[in-house]
Parts: sequence; structure tokens; C-alpha cells
Amino acid sequence: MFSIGALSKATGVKVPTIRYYEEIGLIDPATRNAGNQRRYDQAGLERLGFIKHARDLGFGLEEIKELMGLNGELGQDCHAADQIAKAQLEKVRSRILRLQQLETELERITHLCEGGTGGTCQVLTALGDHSQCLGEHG
Amino acid sequence: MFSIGALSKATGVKVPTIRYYEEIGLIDPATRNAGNQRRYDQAGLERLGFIKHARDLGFGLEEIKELMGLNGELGQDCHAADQIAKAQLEKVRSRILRLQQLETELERITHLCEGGTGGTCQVLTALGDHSQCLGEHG
DNA sequence: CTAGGTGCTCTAGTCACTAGAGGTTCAAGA
DNA sequence: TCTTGAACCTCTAGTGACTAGAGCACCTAG
Repeated sequence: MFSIGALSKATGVKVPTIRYYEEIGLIDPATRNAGNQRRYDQAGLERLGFIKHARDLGFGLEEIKELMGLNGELGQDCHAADQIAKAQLEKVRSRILRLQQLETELERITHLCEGGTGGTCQVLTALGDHSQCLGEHG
Repeated sequence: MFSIGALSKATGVKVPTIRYYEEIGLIDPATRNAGNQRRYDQAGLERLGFIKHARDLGFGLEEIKELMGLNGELGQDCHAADQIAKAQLEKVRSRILRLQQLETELERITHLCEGGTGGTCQVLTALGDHSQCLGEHG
């Protein structure tokens, strides 16, 4: 049996975050010892490890709840889990595209300072004026 | 003089967001007409346009406050504005890198379903087990 | 037996909004 | 001039995923 601190060290999830997960019902309420402190077993450790890894992969807590619901049932829900993972992959890809557009614009804007002629700030002007942008980004 | 709704249409910033910006001091309190409704002039429009564009470029409201403070002073602070923009560019680049790592892992995981042999779900297993990952991503 | 590290609950704060309730004002048509 | 309905007002509360702090209780090693 682990204390909450030991569980935190083992999984890399911070102590208040573990309590938060319990509060919102993402993990079951832990059993308590005589002094009202939370105690966790191996199953609790694995469950939290799953959550940590899924969070690191960018899944939201609601998606994780879905994945864990499926996990409890096993079997044919592999397809449903795959759908969630594929949706997540699409989200990640579109975020990358958007950020790459921002990168292009910011590169252009930061290059304006090197060639600045003094007087009004070209960087600030460019930040305020979308019509100067090369592509769409908003 | 524009109403808040007209300003919203002109800039693409939603009405409650404009009021929120006023509340947190990002824009000056608008003048009011006889019936206590906000009225904006051309300067207010440009200021909000600047904010909108900077938000679209991924700047936080605190950074925008800084940029607008500099904008009021002009001149040698071009360098400071450029620093903020360059920092933003770095943030965007590191976010892109992180997301590309996630993309790799998620591609791998979603391919597991196609070759699934039934029984335990390989997708769920992979989601829960970081040691199966090819690279670091957390 | 004591000290300090760990645990407990509860409240409030973060960021950048968004939603809703319940009331007031404005502008256009009859 | 009156009426109607859209737009406006303030205020409170909610979102996601935590984080910070106050003020206690408990646990364990020396």
C-alpha cells in the first residue's frame, strides 16, 4: 500500500492533482487508513499511470474517462478506443498546422527589426496590421 | 462613434470579450452615451484590432499589455517589442516540436488497431504503457 | 517523546473567456 | 406617438486542469 506521496513519486502526478482527480471522479475514492490518509494499491498505481500517459499524449480528462470506461469492458470496444485516438491525432495535426502558420508570420515580423530604419516600430506596426500578413492565421 | 456591437463586427472580437478586456484594464473604459451604453471611436477600433491580431498570433494578454505600453511610447522600444515577438516565436516552435512527437506516438498507436488480433485491446495497452513509446513525449 | 515531514480539508486563484438571468435602452415601423 | 424586438446593461457562475495557501492532524525516525 502506498501513501499519496509515494503514488505521486511513482507516477509523476502531483499530490494535489491526484486529489483533484478523485474529486472529479476520474479515479475511485481511495481507501483510508486509521488516520484518514489515502492508501493506494497496485491497481490504483496502474490506473493513475494510464491517466498520466494519456495526459502526456494530449488527451483531455473527459476523453480519458471514456477510454477508461472502455477499458473496464474490453473486447470489441477496441474500435471505439481507436476512434478516440484517431480523433486526437487529427486534433494534434491541425494544431501543428495552425502553429506553423503562426511561425511563418512571427518569423517575418521579427525580421523587420533587423532592417528597421528608426522612427515608428515596424514590429509593432506588423503586429497590429493583419493585411501585412502573408497567409491566413487567425 | 460605434456601439459595442458595431465594434465587435468590425474587429471580430465578441461583445462579452470586449467588456472583459475593459474589466481587466486591457482597454480603457469606453465613454458612455446618455443611456449608459458604450461608444467607441476610431482609436478604440484600432486598439482592439491590434489586440485581436496579436491574440491570433498567439500572444497572451499580459504580453499584449506590454506591447501596447511600448506602443504608447514608441521609438527605442522597438527592440523590446522585437524581444517579445522573438520569445513568442520560440514558444511556438517548441510547441510545434512537442506536438510532432505526440503525432508520431499517436500514429503508432492508431495503427495497432488495424493489425489487432482480438482479445485485449492493443490501443488501450499502448495508451497506458509509456515503455512502448519510441521517443520521449511527456 | 518530540520534531518535522507528510497528510488532511477548504477556499481562492490562474487564463481567457463563455453562458445565463433579469433588467434597460435604442431604432425602426405602424 | 407608440410599440416591438434587437441590442445593450450588470452581475454571477462556469469552463479545463490544475496550483497555491491557510490552518490543522497524523506519522515516523531518532
